This record gives sequence, C-alpha cells and structure tokens, in this order.
Amino acid sequence: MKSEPGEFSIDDLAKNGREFWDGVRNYQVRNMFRDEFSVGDKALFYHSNCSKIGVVGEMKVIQEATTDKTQFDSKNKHFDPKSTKSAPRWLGVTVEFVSKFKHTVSLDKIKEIKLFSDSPLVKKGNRLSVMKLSKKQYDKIVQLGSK
DNA sequence: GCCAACGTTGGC
DNA sequence: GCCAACGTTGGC
Repeated sequence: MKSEPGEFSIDDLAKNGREFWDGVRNYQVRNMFRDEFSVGDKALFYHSNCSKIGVVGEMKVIQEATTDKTQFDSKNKHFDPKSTKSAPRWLGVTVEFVSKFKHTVSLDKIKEIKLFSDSPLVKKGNRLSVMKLSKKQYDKIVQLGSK
C-alpha cells in the first residue's frame, strides 16, 4: 500500500498506532478493498514520490472496508461531489502498525528480485496505489527489510 | 520540476 | 460508444 511520506508516513502510523486508509479514488483499488481485504491480513507500507522510495514496514488489517468519509467533505482534497451518502463510491480499510523495517527495501532492490518480475510495482506506468503480493513476495521483502 | 503513462470525463 | 482533452500518479 503506497503513501507519500509527506502526506502520511510509516512514522505517522507508528505514532498513531492505527489509521483509516482514506483518499483512494481508483476503482480497481476500491474493489480490492471491498472484495479482498479481510481482518488479520498483512500489508506492506510503501513510500512513494519521495527521496527514499521503497517498502518501509509492515501493517495489519484490523477493519474491513467501510465508507471513506472524506468523499463527502467539500473542504477535503479528496472530496467527490458526485458521490452520495445513499450510494457512497469510495471505501477505505483500517490498518494497524506492526513494524518499521531496519532498512528500507528500495524500489531499485525490488526490481532486481526475480520474484517481482511480474509485479505491477515494477511495470512502467503502473498507477495502482494498492496491489496484491504473493506470500513468497511478502516474506522476501520482510526478510530484506529486517536483516 | 519534468514528463510519460494512464484513468476519467464529457462532447459528439 | 468513440476519443480528445484533461488531471493525476509517481519515478526520475
């Protein structure tokens, strides 16, 4: 799950303990939240659009998809005037901090790992802010981040 | 700050 | 339903 650290970083999550993952305005990701996220699932935190791009820690899903309230807030930058309370468009999940890696697993490093050659993460022009990982991929990143 | 790639919007 | 224009993402 990607976030720009200037907006929300792993340190912010560590401080808060938990966070509702709002602001997703992409239907593919919305559907993933709705259909594929379960309580107890693990996720990796990825810092995008910054000086040290890569995976920085682990988190855990503690609540399944619910309505993202920022879509109704006209002052919020994620406000969606076309969404209605009777049929909300956008969802978010709640995650809990698990750990911050000793070392950021950089995007460059991930590109070198064969396990990731088919991952959308390393594909040019990829714009998904949330994507699926196999258990092997997940474990590999955790191993690299911990050592 | 640049810009390629992509998703979305809206006129037709 | 097509597609040009536009806005956003995100690596560089």
